[in-house]
Amino acid sequence: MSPRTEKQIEKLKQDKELLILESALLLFSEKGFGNTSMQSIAIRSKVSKGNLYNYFKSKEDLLEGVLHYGLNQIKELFYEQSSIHTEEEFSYTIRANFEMIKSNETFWKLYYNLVAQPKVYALFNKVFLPFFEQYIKLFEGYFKSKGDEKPEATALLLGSSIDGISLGYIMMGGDNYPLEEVVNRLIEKFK
Amino acid sequence: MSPRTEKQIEKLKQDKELLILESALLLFSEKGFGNTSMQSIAIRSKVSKGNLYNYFKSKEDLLEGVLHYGLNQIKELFYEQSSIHTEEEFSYTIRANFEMIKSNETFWKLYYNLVAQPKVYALFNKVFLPFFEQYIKLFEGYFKSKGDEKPEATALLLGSSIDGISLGYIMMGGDNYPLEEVVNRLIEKFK
Amino acid sequence: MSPRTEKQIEKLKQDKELLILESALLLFSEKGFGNTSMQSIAIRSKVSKGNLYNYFKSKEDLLEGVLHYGLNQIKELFYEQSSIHTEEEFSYTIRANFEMIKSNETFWKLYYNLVAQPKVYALFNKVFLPFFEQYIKLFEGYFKSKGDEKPEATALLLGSSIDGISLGYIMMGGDNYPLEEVVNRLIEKFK
Amino acid sequence: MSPRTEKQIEKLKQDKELLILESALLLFSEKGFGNTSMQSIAIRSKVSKGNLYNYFKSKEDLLEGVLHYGLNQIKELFYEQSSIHTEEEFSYTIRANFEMIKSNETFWKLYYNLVAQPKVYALFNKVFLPFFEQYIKLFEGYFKSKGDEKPEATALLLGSSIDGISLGYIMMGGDNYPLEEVVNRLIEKFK
DNA sequence: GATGAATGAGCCTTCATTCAT
DNA sequence: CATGAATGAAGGCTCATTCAT
Repeated sequence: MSPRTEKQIEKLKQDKELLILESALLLFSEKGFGNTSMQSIAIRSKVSKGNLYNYFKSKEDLLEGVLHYGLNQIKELFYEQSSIHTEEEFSYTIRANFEMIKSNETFWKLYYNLVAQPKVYALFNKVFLPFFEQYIKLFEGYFKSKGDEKPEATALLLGSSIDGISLGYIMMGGDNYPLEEVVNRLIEKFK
Repeated sequence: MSPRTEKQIEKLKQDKELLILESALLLFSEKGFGNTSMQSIAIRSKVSKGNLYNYFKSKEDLLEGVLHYGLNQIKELFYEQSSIHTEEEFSYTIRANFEMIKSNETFWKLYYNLVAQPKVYALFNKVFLPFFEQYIKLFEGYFKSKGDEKPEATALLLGSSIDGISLGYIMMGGDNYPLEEVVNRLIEKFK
Repeated sequence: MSPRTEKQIEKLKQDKELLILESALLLFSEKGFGNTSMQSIAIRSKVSKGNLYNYFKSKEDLLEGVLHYGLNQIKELFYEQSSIHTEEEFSYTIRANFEMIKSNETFWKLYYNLVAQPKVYALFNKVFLPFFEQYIKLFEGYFKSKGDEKPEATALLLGSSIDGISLGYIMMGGDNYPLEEVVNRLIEKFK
Repeated sequence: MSPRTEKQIEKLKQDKELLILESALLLFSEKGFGNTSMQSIAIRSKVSKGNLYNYFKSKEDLLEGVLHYGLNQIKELFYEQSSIHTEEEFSYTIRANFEMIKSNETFWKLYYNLVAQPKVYALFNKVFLPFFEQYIKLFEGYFKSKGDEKPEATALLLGSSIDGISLGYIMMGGDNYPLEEVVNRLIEKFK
């Protein structure tokens, strides 16, 4: 019954918040946002239904939290490159991108689950768009340096292709989609 | 007071079914399947809630109807080509594909809304997969004829790229996504 | 297209009415009154839903029709005896009663289905009670002639016992209830 | 503002569950299972519709609860006899049985309401059959000890007679059925 | 912070009955 | 008489959210 230090309490709080986020991410991506009840999230995170609302003020708020949480994980894993100069760097960046997707399938499943849901569209843009635009810029710079006449369009094409490949991989499951080969092909075409 | 011919009645029935399908397609794609109530579909199609069930025996059945309805529209618009031999034919096929997407944005919005929804995944595969696989085969043949060493992977890459471009276009809206230029780039890369 | 005589038409009408009654009896007794839809009755009798209401003005009206129909069948089969004088007659009457039940199991299943449903209680009394009371009187007379001090109570006991045996037989199914032996016992006790 | 003990809370919960059970028992027996809405049960128990489902997970589950509740009440009232040896004991057991029925008319009305309902037949058997079979065995032992040649059939006859008498008494209402006299007659015949 | 009973709106679906043809 | 599309009320059930403890 000894009093905990504030830091310890803060830590515990974060732990519980994290637990909720992980549970929500998993359940949202497995069953979809609409088919996941707050109840089931509460149970999985071993938090009472009421207490959930002390951490997130609504289901949508929790979703936003999950998206930020996922994005942060991705950022960490991401190969932080300010610019791409050589084919090797380009190739490396692309491969790193798919490695990241492979190690965050759950999150990306949720991503594609939500991407076309108008209800979360605004939220979505707020959280993801800036991140993506910066990513496209990175490639744009590379293509420009290679003398591409329309580096912007090429970069967008690349980005869209990556998106499409990821979607296919996530949807069909790792065993059914020959990710390796397709990515090789992608690199050859764009490098 | 003259009695309608059976054909006329049949026509009326089809009209109403069509009305329901159109309403459902629009609402599903605008608000998502889970967030669209049968009530709202009934109101929009000017049909009583109960009567809806004379046309479709459940909400899922209606969704299946909508998917088939959309797929049929697409098939009609589709450039029916049994094989692709020249760059011109290839280019034409790709462009025709995006023209089709542009004239069925509503449907494609629904498509991307559903593609990652676990609950409708099975239904989804049943309706779309066969169609898509055939499409990929078409390109595979073209790449093989061009001497591509891994035509299968290339075709899948192309398919995924098309998917990604469509997703981007549908999500960002026609004004924000430079579809024309991206498609030009795509053709140049793969032709 | 030759005109039918009125009698023929009347005949057809009766046939269709009969068909409806038979279907309703079967379905009501199999699935219960509340769980049988007018639709299913219409289908089984090959009559349109709308036309059903030309023969019976409501579902309850149809039920009443079914009860009368069943009761008439029973009356026909019943051993019409104005009085019982000997043990043989008594024994015969009892056995005839159970023979009748065995050949109308469907109807009796419906009977016990409804007997405690307050909603149809009034209807019930109207149709059945007079019939039963007369039946009890028959036995009362026999017991009185035998010198029973309380023939009324004995007759009611016998009636109730018959009721209970029938209920058991109908509910447990012919194979699980040793009707023969129980009836033998009943006759021995009361004759 | 003093916190309630867990036991108090548990008590309150039981009270509410009891309230629901009593309401359901009454309504089911008055209007039948199928004609009683969860709404009406909620109103009568002064519980919100939604909360009902915190106590019973479905309407059928509630019915099962009601049946067990009723059966337990009966068991308590029941004269617990492991065996019957004398006429006095026999007579006492029979009378006790009908006393029990008289003090639980509501429950027995429900019983006869359900006994022939195909939809709840399985549930029914699960809850009641074991109880009844044991009861019949009790009488079988008595008849055997008296030298009855077919004690099994006699016991079943007695059981069916009791069933029939109860049905008559419950259906016709206490004032219209001369229970006392009929039971006296029953005892005389079987003792 | 923590609990979970309680609320009430909303959802999908069924069905007796009506009515235009 | 015959048809079956149409209606609208009602039913069972779920669930995000609140609140007393």
